[in-house]
Amino acid sequence: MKNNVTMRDIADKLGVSSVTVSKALNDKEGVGEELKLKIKALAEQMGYRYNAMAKSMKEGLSYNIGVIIPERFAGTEQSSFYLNVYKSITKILENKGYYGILNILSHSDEKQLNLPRIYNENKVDGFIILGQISKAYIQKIQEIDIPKVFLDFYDEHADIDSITTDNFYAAYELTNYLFRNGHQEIAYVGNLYSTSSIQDRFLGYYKSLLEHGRLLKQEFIINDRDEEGTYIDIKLPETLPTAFVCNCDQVAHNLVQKLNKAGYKVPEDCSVVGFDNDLYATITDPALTTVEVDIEQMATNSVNFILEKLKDKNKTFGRVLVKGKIIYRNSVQKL
Amino acid sequence: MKNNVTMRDIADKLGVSSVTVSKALNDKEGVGEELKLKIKALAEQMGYRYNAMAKSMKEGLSYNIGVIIPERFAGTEQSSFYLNVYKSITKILENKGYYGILNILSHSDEKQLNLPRIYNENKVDGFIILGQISKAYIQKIQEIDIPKVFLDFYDEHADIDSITTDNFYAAYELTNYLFRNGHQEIAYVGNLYSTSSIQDRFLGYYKSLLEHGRLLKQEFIINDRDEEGTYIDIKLPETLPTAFVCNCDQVAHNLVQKLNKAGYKVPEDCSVVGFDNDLYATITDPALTTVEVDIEQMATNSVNFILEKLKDKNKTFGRVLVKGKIIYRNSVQKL
DNA sequence: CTGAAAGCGCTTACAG
DNA sequence: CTGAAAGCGCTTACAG
Repeated sequence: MKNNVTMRDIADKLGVSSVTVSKALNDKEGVGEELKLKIKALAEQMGYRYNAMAKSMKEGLSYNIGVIIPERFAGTEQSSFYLNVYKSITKILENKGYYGILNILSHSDEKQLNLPRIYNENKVDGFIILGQISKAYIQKIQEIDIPKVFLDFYDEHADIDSITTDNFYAAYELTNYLFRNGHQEIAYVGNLYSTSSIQDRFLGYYKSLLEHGRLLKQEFIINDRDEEGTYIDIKLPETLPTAFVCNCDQVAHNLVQKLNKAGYKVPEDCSVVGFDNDLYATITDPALTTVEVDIEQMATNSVNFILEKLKDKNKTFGRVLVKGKIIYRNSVQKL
Repeated sequence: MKNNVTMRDIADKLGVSSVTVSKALNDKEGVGEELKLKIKALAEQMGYRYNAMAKSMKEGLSYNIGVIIPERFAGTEQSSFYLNVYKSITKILENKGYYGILNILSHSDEKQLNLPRIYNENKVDGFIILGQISKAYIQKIQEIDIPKVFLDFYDEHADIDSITTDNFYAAYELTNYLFRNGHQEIAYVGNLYSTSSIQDRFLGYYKSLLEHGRLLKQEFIINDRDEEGTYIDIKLPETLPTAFVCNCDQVAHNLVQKLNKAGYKVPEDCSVVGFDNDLYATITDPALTTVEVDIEQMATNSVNFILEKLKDKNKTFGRVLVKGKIIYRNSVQKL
């Protein structure tokens, strides 16, 4: 790109030094007001574009943040949630003069503990890891020396800063709501060993059970996916509960279809609640009572945290919870 | 980042020059095999990470490609399609040593013709513009001097390279399929002035009508969205056609709901076909016969084109069409 | 207020 | 095979 106009070109035309041009264009002290205006005008006229790379080079800062999403969460249909979060992150970063580079972490790279190339090439100043990664990979990530934040999951053994929805409390409140509506036999749908979110939602559900003096029945913990996270056929328990707490809307949607096929109507025969308030919540018939995740707040926090950590390496935030919001719709029947 | 290890650090430890280290690490000619191995081993041991910025600085190439998505297409729910395309682009770019930086073009920046900051800061070597932008913005984009490719839309007045699904032909084939199934009264749902895709799909539908000796009825062209692209309430024509060709699955989904509410069953009373084969195609009851867009192929083309143009400024590709694939499901009744 | 010098970490082109 | 020099386009710190 030899044909690009640089500060020096402007300087030469005006018979000043490039230092002065730099100061003028950056509105820094040490340039006469008149000269500054002249420089800016000429820059405009010459079609000057700032070269962020040169600054980066000097500072050793790329002004890029890497956003890592494990492949399985950026898959086909389900992808929208994390990609949407990424989109929010990008917008917020841009307002702060940073850019988000998306990195899909492939299954094989995750297994072989290969760090992303954006790290190996010094392309980013920090990482936002969006979506649960393997224990081993968490450890690998922890060893690297640039700021990082976990988003939408955490690891109890790692003291990386994390931002998650308050899954525990939201599921607790949602289950309480079912009790308030007269339900006593309540099942949970989700693989307890899949992600911290699903586990915490389960524990919130369980806390509500405990507080209402109900016993936890094994047959009321219903698996929904295999170890890879692929959805499996949901098995209805022999005796139907009066309500199901599902770990996410998509699974709730599948459950409703399953129930319909088995001849049960929702919510007349059986209530169902979900989590996420995504597309599946509204396309399900009836529309699902669910928990809305505050994507904007989560994205904002993750960006703020990473930028703070960039400024101060020792800054930590710990495990930060973002409140969810229950959305009441028509999938719950008052008994 | 003073604590980063550089090629010079490695060179000093080994008593060689940084030029030699550079050659060794890049597997270039001009280093003894033995020395090369020694250098590589030491680099590994010292935790050396390549600084891509320095190379970029030297070459004037960022190895970043900007992917611009207009805000209205990256909105809330509908977002998944373009974000998914972006995801594919990112993955393909990464395999070629490039990175994709997402840029959501806001309404106001589009109106005020503000070029993205990634352009003004020389952060990217080229642009993939994903989703129709205003005429004025197209012109603005055309004036800039770096390679760009339009993805999923084109402009008849601009000679920028573009990649789109073969909307015209796919809609033509889809409508032919309806005729083959005995339909004669076929309506089209979509705003003809909204995007080139919707318009071309309409024209494909019309071509099929012409070939089957049918007249185009104005009341069978049904609007689905306003100028901003927001969906409006669909008005059913006074006399119902036997089939509807919808410009996208989401609108087809809305239409089916509308028909159901009006007491019509699909496909018994009326057939409906969509376009895109997205989530809405399968959640609609009955599942929609539709056209699958080849995201992977479109993403691959856009990346290949932009990289070719990076190598050779004068290379052009013109308007490239990617074949769609009709997916047959249960929303069409044989008459 | 203005600018000469040095440096960020590489690579290219050339000389030995 | 090996390396000294110059340069990519800025900015910082210092001197005038």
